[in-house]
Amino acid sequence: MAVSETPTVGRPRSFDEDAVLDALMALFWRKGYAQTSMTDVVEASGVHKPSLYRVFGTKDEIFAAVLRRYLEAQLSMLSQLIEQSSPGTDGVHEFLDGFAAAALADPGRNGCLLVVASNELSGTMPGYEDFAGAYRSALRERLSVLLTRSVANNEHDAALVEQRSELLATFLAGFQVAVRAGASDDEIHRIVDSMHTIIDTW
Amino acid sequence: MAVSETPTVGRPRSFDEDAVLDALMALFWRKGYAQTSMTDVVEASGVHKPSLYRVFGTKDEIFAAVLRRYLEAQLSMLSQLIEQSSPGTDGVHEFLDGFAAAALADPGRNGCLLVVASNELSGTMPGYEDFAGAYRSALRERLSVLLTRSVANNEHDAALVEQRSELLATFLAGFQVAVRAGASDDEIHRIVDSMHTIIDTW
DNA sequence: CGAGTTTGCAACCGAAAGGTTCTAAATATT
DNA sequence: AATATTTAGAACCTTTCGGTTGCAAACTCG
Repeated sequence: MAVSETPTVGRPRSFDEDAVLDALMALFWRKGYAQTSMTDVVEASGVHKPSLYRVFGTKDEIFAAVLRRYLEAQLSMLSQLIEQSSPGTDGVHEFLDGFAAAALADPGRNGCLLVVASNELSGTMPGYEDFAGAYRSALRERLSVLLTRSVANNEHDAALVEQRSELLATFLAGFQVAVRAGASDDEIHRIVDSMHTIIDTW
Repeated sequence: MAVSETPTVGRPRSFDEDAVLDALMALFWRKGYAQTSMTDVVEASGVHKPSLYRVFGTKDEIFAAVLRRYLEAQLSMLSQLIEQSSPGTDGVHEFLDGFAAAALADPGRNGCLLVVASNELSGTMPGYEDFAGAYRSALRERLSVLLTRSVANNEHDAALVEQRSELLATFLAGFQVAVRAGASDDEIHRIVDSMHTIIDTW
């Protein structure tokens, strides 16, 4: 197993595992996998190397744990965003704005960690694409829920909802790429606006 | 200067610089920057390390040269795709199919090298975002040309063209992410179809 | 209190990283 | 042919990489 369960005996652990994972999430999010050294990991976490290895495993197991945690957080953010949104097309607009706001709230403008990870590690370390695939599937599924709710009841068209959620999911990935690539606030807002306009007319 | 000009005297160079850059392009495209070692570079190019350093410079200068070359190739592909496309909305569909076909022609399904590079190196090695920014600008500009041509003359709306090219450019980035992340042929076709549908109805 | 167990931490390890040096071979110029 | 210049390529250098070892400190349980 990659992550050891907390024991009931012996010297107590001096760090909180989740807090460490959060710190490492921020680190990997910014620097990616390969450019982050174990020295960086030690510094960012404040935990010494042997403890890290004992509790979390090797570097790539640590990274996998961070990705799992990020995936969880991202999915719950999506759920919350969709729950909060109004019915009808308004809800789609609200969702889009909420998603964009979340991406822009990160001061480093690092985009999406899952996009970063799958982009970096596809074709080098097999297995990580699964995270990206799982996220994409979940995103598309949740968008289907949102879009089904937004479609007027009389013109219910499952195929149309499918296509629109596919388009939105792909657009959002491209949006995260633009954010990470350092697009200006102006450009980012133009990008978001372009999707708002499409949502209005589809 | 990063790349030395070919001298007129002395022992002749035993390798073709462009062929080397092409081989290294394929290499970096698949593995990214950090996960590619100079040993990999030597093997893929068939050129020994000191010669590489003399002719191309350090690892990141080599990478920059590869990115420049990729950017050139990509831009000329875009131009060709747009030149070949029919007038009217048909041309936009043809462009989209041509773009997708180019991405799928790569057997490794590595997506877009500029997306890969900017995603990996933003926040670690400043300067590489410029390549991504230049590409995004050029893509958007060319899409504007294509879309302007596709809009019926009487309903000419510059702001609309702006928005649609912004949307398309963002979508295409997301498309490349999905390709690299290992999306199935089915999913890829659903993604492309979703954009075709939007183009038909916008 | 003492036996057993787990953690913290300094020091260490082999391998691989990016980059350089130095010599012999191959050409243009005179 | 001799000289100047450039390349090819093996060997080498320093630093950093991910990962481990060994021991003292801190706790639970009997």
